[in-house]
Amino acid sequence: MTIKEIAKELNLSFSTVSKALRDSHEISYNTKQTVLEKAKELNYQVNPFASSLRNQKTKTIAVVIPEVVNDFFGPVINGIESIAQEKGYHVLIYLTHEDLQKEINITRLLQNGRVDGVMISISAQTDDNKHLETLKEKGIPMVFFDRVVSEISGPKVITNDFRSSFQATEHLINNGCKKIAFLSISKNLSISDKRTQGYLEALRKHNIAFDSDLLLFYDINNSTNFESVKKLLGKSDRPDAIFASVENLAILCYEVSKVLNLRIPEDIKILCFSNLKTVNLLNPPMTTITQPAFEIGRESADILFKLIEKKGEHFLKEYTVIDSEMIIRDSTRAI
Amino acid sequence: MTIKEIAKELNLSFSTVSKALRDSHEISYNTKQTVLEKAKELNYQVNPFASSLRNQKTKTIAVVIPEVVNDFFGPVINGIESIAQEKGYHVLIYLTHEDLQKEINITRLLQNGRVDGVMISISAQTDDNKHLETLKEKGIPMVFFDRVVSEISGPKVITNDFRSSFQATEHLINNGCKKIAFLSISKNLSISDKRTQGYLEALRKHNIAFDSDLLLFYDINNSTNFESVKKLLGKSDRPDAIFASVENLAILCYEVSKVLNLRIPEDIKILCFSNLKTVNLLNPPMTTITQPAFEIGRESADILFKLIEKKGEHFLKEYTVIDSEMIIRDSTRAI
DNA sequence: TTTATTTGCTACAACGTTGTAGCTACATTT
DNA sequence: AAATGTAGCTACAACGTTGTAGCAAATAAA
Repeated sequence: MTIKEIAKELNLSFSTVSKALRDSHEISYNTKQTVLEKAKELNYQVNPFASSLRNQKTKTIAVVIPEVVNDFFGPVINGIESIAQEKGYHVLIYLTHEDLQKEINITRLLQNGRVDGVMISISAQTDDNKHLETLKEKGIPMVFFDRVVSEISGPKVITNDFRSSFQATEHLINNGCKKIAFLSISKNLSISDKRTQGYLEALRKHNIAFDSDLLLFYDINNSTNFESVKKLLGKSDRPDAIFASVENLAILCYEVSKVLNLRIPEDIKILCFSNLKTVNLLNPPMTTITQPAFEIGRESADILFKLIEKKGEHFLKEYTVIDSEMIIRDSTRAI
Repeated sequence: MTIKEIAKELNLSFSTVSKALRDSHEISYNTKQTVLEKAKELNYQVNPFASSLRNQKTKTIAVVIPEVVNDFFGPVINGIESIAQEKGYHVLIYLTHEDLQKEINITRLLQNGRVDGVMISISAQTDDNKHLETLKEKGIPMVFFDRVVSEISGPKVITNDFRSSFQATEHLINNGCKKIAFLSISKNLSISDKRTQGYLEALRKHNIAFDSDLLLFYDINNSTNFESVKKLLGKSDRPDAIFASVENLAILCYEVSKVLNLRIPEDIKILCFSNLKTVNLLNPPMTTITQPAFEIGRESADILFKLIEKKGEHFLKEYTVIDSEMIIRDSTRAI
């Protein structure tokens, strides 16, 4: 079903039909009506490729994230999709699986005008930004969210990682913890860095020496993680608290505690950045820092569309910060 | 960066360049080499819209699902994306939010050749298949998964809902339950129907009369759900077991039990279709029927690509069944 | 040597849409 | 009555790619 067929049926030129469909002032009211009716009758839909080819707009955005099996990125996509659907945009999704090479391949795919804009939360492995800079240089509107790259200019939507981390660590200290292990996402990520800084700052404020043995990094391989957590908690001088930066690691801690017969919070306290729905039903309920995932998604999408539509571009600030919230539950109760 | 620019730089016609890039036999080895080098040097990428417009292939598939914040659809997307990435396809994602009207709008968008194929798991509200039939009639390859429409022919990937449901109900009966409530997803869905049938069949086999007061339906509004579950469990003649078809409802049951001070499994047993990662850490750990979400995603994608590439189309069977697995945990322990 | 075939390239049309330029008929101004 | 303006349409080129047809030169067959 093309414009040409409508034109043929109505004995009009296809220019006229095209103009009528986009409500041009050059076309009379009557003609517009007949064209619109015919279009409806024949269930005409614009061919997206012809249209995109012609006017260099795709009405499509790309979302590049590490994972989707995750209580953070799920709601983020939800937020993005809800705005995109409102605005009549399509959403392409790409998963990096925390793999830098995949991320590079994906950014390559996005360079040739396939999308009007890109939203990205980088992989934990990403320690080189060349591919992101290349993409940005192509002039494609980009918004970074959560796992951002501070070296690249442009709007970024994040949560207050430093503050939350500081607050959480202090909460543990106030509840009597002296040996707080920190389970980090990655050595490369900026959020990881900020969270670590918050942790360190709280230790410093309370005159607790930093012990590098208490700093662990997330591995892609989950059984490796299990083993390192098991080793950490099995030591005779094991930590009295775990502050995890990754949901998965906190869950592992619960599992390991069960295996090792450690009581939470008596033997070990656990606190985590997490958006898990069932956090209240865990045994015991876990104290969490909950990130505003849905809002981060909506806000990022909103900013991206402003960039795409070149509206108020100059008003866009570098950082949009949406606060996370610490919710204290039983897993960090003072004994 | 277009073919024309490469052609200009090399003093070749753009037909030659185009052919060289797709390794045509009409072009000499030497010319191919120079073109390929130049293309790499200039970082040439095919314009997807021109290409799609020309040869009616988009290298894109659409995934239409009700939700993404969900431990089932997350892994499904993962499975789909992993195959798509392998095959060089792009994945568009559309969420219906269990809303029929949104589903209709989305299927309309997909009618004009935007994608080479569609994978869909219909919304709980969908009680009319016209829009799906229209889409199918356009000749777009489609694969239904999990929440399928049996009335429409074509490949469907499902799990053995009837069998699992029967098995689960029987497990509850064997552990002493006589008043088993069934929390269903929807009145329309085929999986919902099959699960209900499995439940009823088990009751029949064990000579337990069906009580329609023990049949509840999922509402889009979560507080409505909370109230109905609360009402159900608050009754003096409350059920002695809950068999939930939806993860969210089972979680609600845990929460309500907490509020009403009901002990699980002593006062009430709970069993659910669920892919929750933390199911082991709940208090108590919940007996679940775990669906092979990732595999359903991979298998559906695999079938879709076969359809798209018209390979072995005649071998495709109507139903592909991947078994779910019941894992017995403490929430249904016999007292 | 003449004719047929192959090699390696170019020209061109088409995919469907859309903006610009052009053209006719009629209305308005001087 | 001539000049100017405008409403409403059509023609056409272009977006970038790709398949088909065409064409010259080189090679093989007659």
